[in-house]
Amino acid sequence: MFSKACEYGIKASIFIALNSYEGKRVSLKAIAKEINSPEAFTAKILQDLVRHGIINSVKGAYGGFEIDKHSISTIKLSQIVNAIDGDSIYKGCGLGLHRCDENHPCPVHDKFKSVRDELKQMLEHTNLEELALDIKSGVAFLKT
Amino acid sequence: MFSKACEYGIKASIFIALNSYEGKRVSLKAIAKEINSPEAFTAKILQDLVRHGIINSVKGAYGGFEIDKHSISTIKLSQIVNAIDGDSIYKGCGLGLHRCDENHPCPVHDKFKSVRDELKQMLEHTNLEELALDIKSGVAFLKT
DNA sequence: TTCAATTAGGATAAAAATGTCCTAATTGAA
DNA sequence: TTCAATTAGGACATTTTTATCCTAATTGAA
Repeated sequence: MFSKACEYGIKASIFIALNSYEGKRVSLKAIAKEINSPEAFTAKILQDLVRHGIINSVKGAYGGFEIDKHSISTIKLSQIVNAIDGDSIYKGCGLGLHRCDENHPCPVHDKFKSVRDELKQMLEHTNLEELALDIKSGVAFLKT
Repeated sequence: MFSKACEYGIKASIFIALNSYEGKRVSLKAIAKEINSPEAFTAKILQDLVRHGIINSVKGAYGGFEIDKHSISTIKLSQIVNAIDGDSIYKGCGLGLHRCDENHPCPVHDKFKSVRDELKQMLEHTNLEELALDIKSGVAFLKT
């Protein structure tokens, strides 16, 4: 469904949010370890998220990644997915047609519409806060 | 959502079904042209579908691909997707966790469940016949 | 029987995604 | 001031996906 990069990006964001609530900055190393991802590759993805203004980075000793405590509940999954994978998951045709709309639909256009719309709604209504809280309370996990 | 190979596979199957209804066999060349796909790559995908028993092939002059007229309505999109992309779209964790279930869920497990279930239902309940009929009646298209 | 049309399939190439390595730049603390 | 810790980012390597090329095998018709 999502690219590996996007999966890592989502998990990393959740972990950063979790720590930012406690005023803790986290290093790339700690993130990669926690979400079980390759460090250097994860670094690229984090850079991307920083550029998109979704997370913040602080260079140098005692540096790391963080998210403004007050914006954690306003960051939606859709923003992360968009930053990394783009919007093709919403907008793209299920069969890859260049043009695919109500007036010129691919054979599965209507059938896909509801699936894609539900996915879109879900991503646009799920924020980092709720995901982080599930990790904190131990009802959800970031690895294994 | 799906791989390019899968998109081609679905479109090719629809076109073959459409012709099989009229007792016509279609060549690789005609298929690739109709669905706007690279010929040699499409050939590999068709071979795959033949091996999975979803379509039939006839070698030699006047050969081509066809689908038994009576099975067109029984072939589900899920069979084609499974043959080409496997079942990860159903079974895989949205965040790529090795283990992800009710007792050890990833942070988006529940939220994804409904999306994935709807997709699964859709694929398992959509058959080639209805898709082919939409092309025949001109309400849906295989390219552009 | 010969031949052109056609699928099968191995080998290879190109492109995209994923992953690694190395150096530069920055920063806070000792 | 120096140094270790850290992010930034360019270059490269590997793997996977997508695409191409070539030859073999099959088949029906002339």
